Amino acid sequence: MGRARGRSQKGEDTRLLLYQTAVQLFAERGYEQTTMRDIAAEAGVSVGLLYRYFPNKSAVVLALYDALSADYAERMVTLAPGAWATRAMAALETSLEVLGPHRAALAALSAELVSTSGHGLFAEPTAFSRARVQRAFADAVAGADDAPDGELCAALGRQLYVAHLAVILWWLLDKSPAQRATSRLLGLLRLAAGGLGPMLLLLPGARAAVMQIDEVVTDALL
Amino acid sequence: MGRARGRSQKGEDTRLLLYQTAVQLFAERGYEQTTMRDIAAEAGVSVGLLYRYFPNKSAVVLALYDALSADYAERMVTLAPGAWATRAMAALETSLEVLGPHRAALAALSAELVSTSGHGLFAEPTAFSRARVQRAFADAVAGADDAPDGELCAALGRQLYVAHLAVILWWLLDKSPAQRATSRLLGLLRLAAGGLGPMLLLLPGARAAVMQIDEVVTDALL
DNA sequence: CTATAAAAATGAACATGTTCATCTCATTGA
DNA sequence: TCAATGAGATGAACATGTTCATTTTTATAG
Repeated sequence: MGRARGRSQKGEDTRLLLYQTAVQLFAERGYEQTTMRDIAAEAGVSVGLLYRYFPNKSAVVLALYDALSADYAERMVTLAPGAWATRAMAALETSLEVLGPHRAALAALSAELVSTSGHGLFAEPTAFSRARVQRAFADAVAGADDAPDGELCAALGRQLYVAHLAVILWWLLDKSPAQRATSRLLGLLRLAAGGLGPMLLLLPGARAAVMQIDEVVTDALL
Repeated sequence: MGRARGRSQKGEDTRLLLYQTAVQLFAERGYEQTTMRDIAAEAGVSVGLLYRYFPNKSAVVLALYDALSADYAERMVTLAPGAWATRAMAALETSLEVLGPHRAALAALSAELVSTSGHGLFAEPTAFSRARVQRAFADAVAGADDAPDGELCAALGRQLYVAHLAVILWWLLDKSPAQRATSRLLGLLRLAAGGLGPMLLLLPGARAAVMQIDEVVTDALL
């Protein structure tokens, strides 16, 4: 009997069931109001099993982030050509579009962004999705009409990645109705990107400045 | 028998004992590794009593932040005269000097800065110390030789306050040895404050830009 | 001095994230 | 067919933040 599928798929089915149940509950009641026991019960499964597939509670929300970052990377391959500043802004806006529908479920992400202990967005298990998003930003700059040379490209990509994390944090903390403050912030940034962006790298000392900032960024976070 | 002190001081004594014990343990083992039971036991007291004086664990670290912010405000009254950008930088650096010796104990502050739920640095119980620090930044700008008019002053003060929170967050997350990345960051900022600062507000549209940003900041956070 | 009410203090119990010894069952090799 | 094996699954137990009914202490009124 059995085993119609490629290889023991039972486990993957269970993981998916647990994942979907969890995401649904997070969306309905929020992260903190959702108990690991709730998730297990709703899925008709024991708590222990939940921990077989997700090492801890934050891993569940990080799995959601991972799925969304894959979605994001997919969207980014069709990024319209243009100046690097414009493409970077588009990359930023796309990231919020992708995360947008799951803001309630992602509320815990701000804690993960900032977690100093083992797990968190800067820990090992999330290295893959982090690298994926980082690459998307690097490509946004590298694929621009006015792309600077490789070294500068890489540094700019890293800084844009960090800026994108900052914007996401801002968006998560934004208390204004429908996060309109974040929309306005993006409007201001779009203006700046259109106005200052094109000439920014032509300023004397711009390269030195970018490289200095890059050192600070990589030293502190990466 | 009795009551040698002004009024029932027993409670305050106990609170102080608990506070000092907690801060010491946080410094020794870090916030997460210190249990409420640890604190109570070390102080020779029951858990329940600890909760009589601190509504929750984060309140203890927020009490430390409150004490440090009082210290900070005290130091800020002797801020040297000069340009607003220079004074703002000094304010920023002073804040890190004050927090510096307690970085280990304050590790949990990053979570508080970002907490969306009831407690946290943006919640009611911390309103007082938050206002105190905000005022320090406002005064740093308002007391400058080249202080702009009141409206602009207030807006700049608020933005500097938010920037200061961002720098603290960065410093808490900084993984580089002895947080040298943060030192470098401050160096770059100092350079920028010295170079661009004085002429920044003279640029056309500078006022409009600051006021726009102010709207975003107050709408999102305050 | 005693009764009493308010403040201080206690410790058991609860909620929830997490771990672990144990059990069940499907697949596989003989 | 059947024993063996390992993945899948279980639920009790643990750790820690938090609450609360209760007891003890202290200060004061009578």
